[in-house]
Amino acid sequence: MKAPLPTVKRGPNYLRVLLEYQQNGIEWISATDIAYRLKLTPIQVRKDLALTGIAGTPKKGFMVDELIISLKEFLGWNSNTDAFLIGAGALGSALLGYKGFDENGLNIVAAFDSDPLKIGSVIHGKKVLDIKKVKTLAKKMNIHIGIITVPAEFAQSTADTLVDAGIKGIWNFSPAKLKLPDHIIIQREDLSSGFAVLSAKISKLAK
Amino acid sequence: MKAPLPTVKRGPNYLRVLLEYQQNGIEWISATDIAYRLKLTPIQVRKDLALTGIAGTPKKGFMVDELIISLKEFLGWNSNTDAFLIGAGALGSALLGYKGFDENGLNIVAAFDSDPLKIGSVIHGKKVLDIKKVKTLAKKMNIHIGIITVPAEFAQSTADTLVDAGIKGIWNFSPAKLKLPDHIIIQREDLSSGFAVLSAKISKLAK
DNA sequence: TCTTTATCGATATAAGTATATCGTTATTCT
DNA sequence: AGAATAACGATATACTTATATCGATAAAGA
Repeated sequence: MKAPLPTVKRGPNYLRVLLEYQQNGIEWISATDIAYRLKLTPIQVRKDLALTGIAGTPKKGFMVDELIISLKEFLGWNSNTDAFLIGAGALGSALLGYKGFDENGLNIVAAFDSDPLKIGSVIHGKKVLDIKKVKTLAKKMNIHIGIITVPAEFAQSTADTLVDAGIKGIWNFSPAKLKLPDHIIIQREDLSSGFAVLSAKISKLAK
Repeated sequence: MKAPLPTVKRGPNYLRVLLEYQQNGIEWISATDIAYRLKLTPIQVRKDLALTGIAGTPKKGFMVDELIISLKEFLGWNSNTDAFLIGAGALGSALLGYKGFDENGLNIVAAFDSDPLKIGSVIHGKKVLDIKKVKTLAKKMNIHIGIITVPAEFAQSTADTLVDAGIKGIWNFSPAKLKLPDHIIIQREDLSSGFAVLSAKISKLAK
């Protein structure tokens, strides 16, 4: 089934609100509540949730527990996905220490770097290994996702290495636009776009 | 003038390609070239560029130098904007060390934290100051943008402090959704959305 | 039990964005 | 000089996404 991209993007936000409700022991949640918390319209929330296959109850809304399961299934986050991170610099370290990934279905197993000074160290409980070992380890551990946090000039060669290692999806935090075979899924995290939107909003440029 | 949000988001990408061409001493660039580099359609590129107010020449395209100026003006990146960063943890440090901001019209002037161990230190050439000084300094230095890289649980109070300090725009790297007065511009950088899109693409869920 | 109410969910409309078509134009080649 | 070409830019179309409308329904209260 194909879902609209914006719906997928909002998925984690719904999940966050739901987990909070669950922690507070609240059993039911309405699309109206969610919408208020996330500054969306109730209609949009209902439409998004409908895509996860769940059905609500008039006057009460949705069962929190049920909805969480449904959403996680929708996002493919029921079982955590293992990933390798390449580039144990400042940004890489930040991601290694980011607590939220767990509940987002992501599990960074290990970090890799080419710098001898970094190899062998441990960052936020994750070992930093020699980049040369990526290929054998990725195949042995059946890793499908690589996270690139190397400087822009090394991004392409790093990506090539990952592809060679049999990686299917790449989460690219470098500003470089990667050229890779079509079957490789790339997701680029674009800091400059974010800032562009902010400055455009400030100068009242953007819709 | 109001521009479509997607156009604004693509702006920095165009700029990156253009700067590369400029560095290589290439004088002209066509929408077709740009589109190829960024995996877009030439039509879309032309439409986006048209919004910057530039005019091209048949058979040759656009003058690189001229287009850069035009684009920077469009994005409001002609003169760099000063900003404060709050939260000198791993992510904050990563941003302080990020080289690309300069050419993206952003200038992080100083960092702030509440941790006495961090206050007084220097990260990537930027001083870490006491968060208590934010208000007076922001007013004195006429700072309008705050970057939040504190843990989620402190995000709201940090944002309140920034608003109190007269900040207009907030770039929020915490997963928290902030509740702030309407006149404050917020841009949230959402890691989990990015990962959601990646995993959706991998499971062939997303359009 | 009957009425009111909050919410869902289906259908319809509108807004926003991307793509296609095509005539025009400056350049290059013959 | 004239023909061919590559690219622009305007207009039109298609696609995607968001919002509005409204009947149906289960719960709560009179």
